[in-house]
Order: sequence, then structure tokens, then C-alpha cells
Amino acid sequence: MMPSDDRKKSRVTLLDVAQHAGVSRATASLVIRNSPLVGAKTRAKVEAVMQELGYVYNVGAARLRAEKSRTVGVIIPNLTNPFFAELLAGIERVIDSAGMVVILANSGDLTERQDVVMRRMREHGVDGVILCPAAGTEPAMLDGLDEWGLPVVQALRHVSGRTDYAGPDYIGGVKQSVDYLVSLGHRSIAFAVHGQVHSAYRERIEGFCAAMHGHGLSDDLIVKVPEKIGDISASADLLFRQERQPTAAICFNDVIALGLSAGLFDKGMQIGRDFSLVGFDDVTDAEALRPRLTSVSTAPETVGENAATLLLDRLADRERAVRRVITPTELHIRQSCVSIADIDA
Amino acid sequence: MMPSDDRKKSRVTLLDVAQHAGVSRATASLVIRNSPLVGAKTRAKVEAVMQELGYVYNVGAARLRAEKSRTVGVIIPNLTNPFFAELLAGIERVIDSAGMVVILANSGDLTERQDVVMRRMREHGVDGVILCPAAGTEPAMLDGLDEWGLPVVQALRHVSGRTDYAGPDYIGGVKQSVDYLVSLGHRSIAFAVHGQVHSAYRERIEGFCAAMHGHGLSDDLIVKVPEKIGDISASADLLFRQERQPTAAICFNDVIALGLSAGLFDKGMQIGRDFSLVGFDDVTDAEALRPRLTSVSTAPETVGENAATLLLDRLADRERAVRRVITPTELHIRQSCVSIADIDA
DNA sequence: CTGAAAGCGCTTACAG
DNA sequence: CTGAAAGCGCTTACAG
Repeated sequence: MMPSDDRKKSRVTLLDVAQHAGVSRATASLVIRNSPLVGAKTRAKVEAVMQELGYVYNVGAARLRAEKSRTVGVIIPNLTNPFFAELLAGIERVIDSAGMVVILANSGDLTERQDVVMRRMREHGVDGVILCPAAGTEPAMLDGLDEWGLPVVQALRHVSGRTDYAGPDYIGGVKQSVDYLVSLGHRSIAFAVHGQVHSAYRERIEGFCAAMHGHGLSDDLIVKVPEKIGDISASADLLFRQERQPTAAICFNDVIALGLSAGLFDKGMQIGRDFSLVGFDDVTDAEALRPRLTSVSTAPETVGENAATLLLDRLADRERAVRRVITPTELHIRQSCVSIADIDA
Repeated sequence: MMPSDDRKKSRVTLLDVAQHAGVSRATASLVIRNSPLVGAKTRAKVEAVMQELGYVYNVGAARLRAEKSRTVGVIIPNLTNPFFAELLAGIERVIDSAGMVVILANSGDLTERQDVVMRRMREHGVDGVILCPAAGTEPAMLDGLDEWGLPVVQALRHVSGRTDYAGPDYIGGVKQSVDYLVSLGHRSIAFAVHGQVHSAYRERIEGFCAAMHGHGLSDDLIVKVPEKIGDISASADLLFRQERQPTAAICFNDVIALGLSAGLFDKGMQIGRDFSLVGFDDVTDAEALRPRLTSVSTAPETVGENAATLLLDRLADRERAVRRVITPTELHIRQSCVSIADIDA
């Protein structure tokens, strides 16, 4: 009747609960899983006992038998980048509300590390993984997962068309910027890029070229800037060492936008008066910059939610058709662009 | 001899490996765990078979028997805040290199959610948890974990002295700022704060008061600003609606610094010329601001590494004495402060 | 070093 | 609704 003295070493188990409640272990198990097979009275009794005994469900044991772990893996290239952090926040929210838990890993955008981490995920028996593939990931790797029966959704970047995918509408986002700048009269528009080449990179470039062509403009002002923000400011000059002088620049991301805006300032140019600048991602505190930065919002948190939902749906039905969920971008117009008429004036 | 047709449903197990290698399951198990009891030749044979069969270790099954999961829980108030994202990056790095995996959860800085999430961690059988306690967390909660035998380390904030703790030297950081501003001749220094009250909040306030007193100055210019960055800029006036006019302000964090610097700009004041501003955390792209923001670096990534190391050490020895690892801060002097002489001039 | 046996805490049919 | 039994894939003594 009294609690055993060795409770320290032995946790309270479902069998303990069942015995105290005067039911069988199977019944107790049904209560936990909210089965309708159990009568209200029995359920109440069992729940009271669980409470009283301080029972904690052992997911690990359940998984062993039931073949599911209530666990999903999330693999991201770089946690320190707020863009990915927001993606992660979105994922975590929906995974959590599905009563599951996320196992997190950082690939460092390196395929070898990604392989290691991927294996670790399998060893831990995750039910599925959300992967933002490292630059250079082989499509074969994704297909391999498929064979193992491990559901995968790609997020933000994709290397294979064989899994679900959630990402922003990069192409549309760049088009919005181009259209906007053109509407202000700009015709000589640069695109400042950097970083590794992957689908998200290519789509932005594509979007730029297509949008420019759509307006009968040339896409020759694609300029590659350094990686680190300090170096970017120092390299603002690059913009003006091209065949033609741009009057505006679209940035590949907000880091570049920040760097260039500082660099232009250092050159004595004022954005939103002498030059127009559009950021991408809208993840920095654009509101706190002066002038406030006009930027394309890619809503990484929403993308994260979508990715998690895709995975949950697939877990529910392995056979459903592959889907791609593209989140529309939004151009947040603030103060960093001017009409060409006002520059010339 | 040939692979069974139903491999789809049944994964390859340690027993399969053992049989193919012509050893007992126990031996195969020893190989996996790198036991020295196994001869080199046997080991090689078994490893070859594992490779050949595509064996994947089942951590879940191992855990059930061995009572450890190679899993640690990390509970954070807000993923979207780069400060916490960096902490997480540091934690992930050392946990990963210990061959373990992090289960992530977001408490939203709400104690109720934190309780839910904490329970989920227990259900998943984490070996320990790194917790940045939500504002308002009861010390009793931490002590409860202790009773359950679940090792905990607090990070960034602490509500109980009974567990290990890793955090920045908030007090020293504020003192560095005060000393620096005083050395520039400032005597009327404001401290701009906001947010929930917790240990990290109190320590910064304490640090401010102590440092000011140390210089024989009054600490009466503590001003509370709004939470959201847009509102902060709009409230820069608050600084000047105090008993005395400050010539400098230290910010509770970089968000406030960004907001105020924009707000002061809007008032036509130029930081680093008309007014001095010091940020805290140095986590934004201070290098890309103009003027570049002087800020106290709290190195959250290092704090994260320390927290993870503390947990690993405790896992290795439950009985060791409780430790507190305080990471020194560093004042990164850039351009946002002026000597008082130059203001008066 | 190796083998046979028991057991970790749950879920899953299956018979009542 | 309930009970008895088997089993998920591993590790742990224990005897050789």
C-alpha cells in the first residue's frame, strides 16, 4: 500500500498504474491514448491514479512497439542566421501543437556534416525530417531517404522533385522589386548577390532576368559582393564599376542591403534620395533603419509552418501526391527608393 | 542467403547482423559500443556486415534497456530573438560533438507552456535539459526536476541556486559601459530598459546602480521604453523628459539601441556627435550601422557552449558540486559615443 | 571473448 | 470493455 522504498531506481510504470486502478495494463494503455473504447468512469479512475502516482508516459518504450516516435528531425544550414531561426520557429510551433517534438541539427551547409546528422536522425528513429539541403546536396541523397521509408520535406531550397517542398516565391519576389523600381522610372537596375549556389539562389537570379526582360531591360548588372557584412560595405563601389551605372539595386538578402546601405552612406550617397535600394527577406529591423529599408518579405516563419504541415500530412498518408507549397512574398515599401525623376532633378 | 523479400516491413536488426557475421548478438552489441572486449578481427567482420546490410542503430531500443537516451532538451523563450538563436547554436555544437542530439522547445516565455514542454521532455526521456527559465518561473519547479533525477542547467537566467548555471557577466558588462562613458566625461547617464523582470534584468539594473555609485553618480535615470522596435524609436523623447538631461544612454539590449538611435535621428540628433549611445549584446550587425554602434558583447554562443559542457559534465558525475560559469563581456568600442568635451564645444 | 536468458515499458492482436 | 501473451530491438549480468 505504501510507496516502495526503492522508487528512486524504478520509475512508475503503466503496470503500476493499472494495478492501483484495478484494471489491466491494456486498459490503462487505452486510457493514455484516449481510446473511445474505455468507459468514462474507468477513464477517470485511471487518470486519477496516474496523477496520484506521478506517472510519466515513456515515449521511447511506446515507440519501440508502435514504430513511431512522435519526433521529427529538422536540419538547417546555419542557426545563427535569423532567416533560418524564423523558419525553425515556424516549424517548432506546428510540430509542438501536433504533440510532437523536434530534434534539431545544424549542417553548417556542408554535405558531409549533413550526412552524419542525417544518419543520427535515423538512429533516433525520427518519423520524418524537414531538410533545408546544404549547398551541393546530391539529389540521390534525397531519393535514398525515400527508399528507407523516411518521409522528407525540403524547405527553402530543393534539390529533388520527389519530395514535398515548402518555400517562398523567390521568383515572384524579385519580380515585385523590379516592377516597383521600373514603375519609379529606373531602367538601369543592379542585382547584388553572394553566397553558395543552390535552388534559392538560382530562382532569384532567374526571377531577376525574367522580370528585366519582361520590361525590355538588360540583366547585365548582376554583381557579386563579399560574404561578410563588413566587407560588403567596403565593396559598394563594385556597383559603379560596371558597364553602365545603375540608379537602383535589388539585394539578394537583407545582409547585403544593410552592407550596401552603409557602404553607400560612406561614399556620401543617400539612399532614397541619390540611389534606390531594395532588400530581400525583410528579416532585419528594417523599421529601425534610416531611411527605412524597402524590402521583400519572404515570411520564413510561414514557410516553416507550411513545411511542418506538409510533413504531418505525409505522415498521415504516405501515398499522397507530392506537393509544393509556395508562399507569396510581399514588397514592403518604405523609404529607400526614389523616383528617377527626383534623382535627375 | 538472399535478402528477404519483406525487408520493407522489417528493418535489419542487431540479431541479423550477428547471424550474418556468425557471432552472438551480445558480441555484436559490444562492437557497436566500441567495447575493448572484442577482438580486432571479430570487430572488423561485424562492422563489414553492418555496412553490407545497411544496419542502423536503434537508439530508442537501446535507451529502453540502458536508461539513457543520448538526448538533451533545450527550452528557450523565443527562437526569433537572435540572442537566443546564438545560444542555441552554441549548445547544438557541443551536444552534437558529444554524439548526442538536442530536442528543442519554445516556451514563449510563458510558465504554463514551459510546464507542458518540460513534461514532454520527460516523456521523451531526455538525459538532461538546458533551460532558460521563463520570466516568473518558480524556484520550486527547478527543485522538482531535481527530485525526478533529471539534471538541469540554467542558461542566461537563473531562478534557483541549486542547479548549474551558465550566463554572461551582465553586471560587469554594464559596469564596462558606465566606466567607458564616465571616462569620456559623462556624468548624466541614462539606462534604457524594457521587458520582463528576471535575473538577467535585475543583474543589469544592479550593475548599473553599482557602477554609477562607484563613480559617485546618481542612478536615477533608469527609463522604461516600449517593447516593439517601432515604438521605441517613437519614444526617444522619454530620455529627455527626466529630472535631468542625460548626455548618454546605455541600452538594455541592441534592440533598444537600434530603436533609440533611429528615434534620436528623427529628432535631428546625431549619435556619436550630439549624444552617446551604448548597445548591449552586440548581436545585431553593429558594423553595418552608421555611425557604427558601440556595444557590450555578451557572447551568447559561448554561453551556450558552456551550458552544454556543464550538462555533459553533470551527466558524467551526478554528485559533483554545483557550478556557475560566468562569461566575461567585452566592450566593443565603435563610433556611437563622444567625449563630453566635444558635445559642449 | 561468446551464448542463452531475462527484461526495459509499452502496444498489439486475440479471445473473452 | 478487459486479460493474458507476445514482441518491439536492444543491453545486461552470468556462466562458460
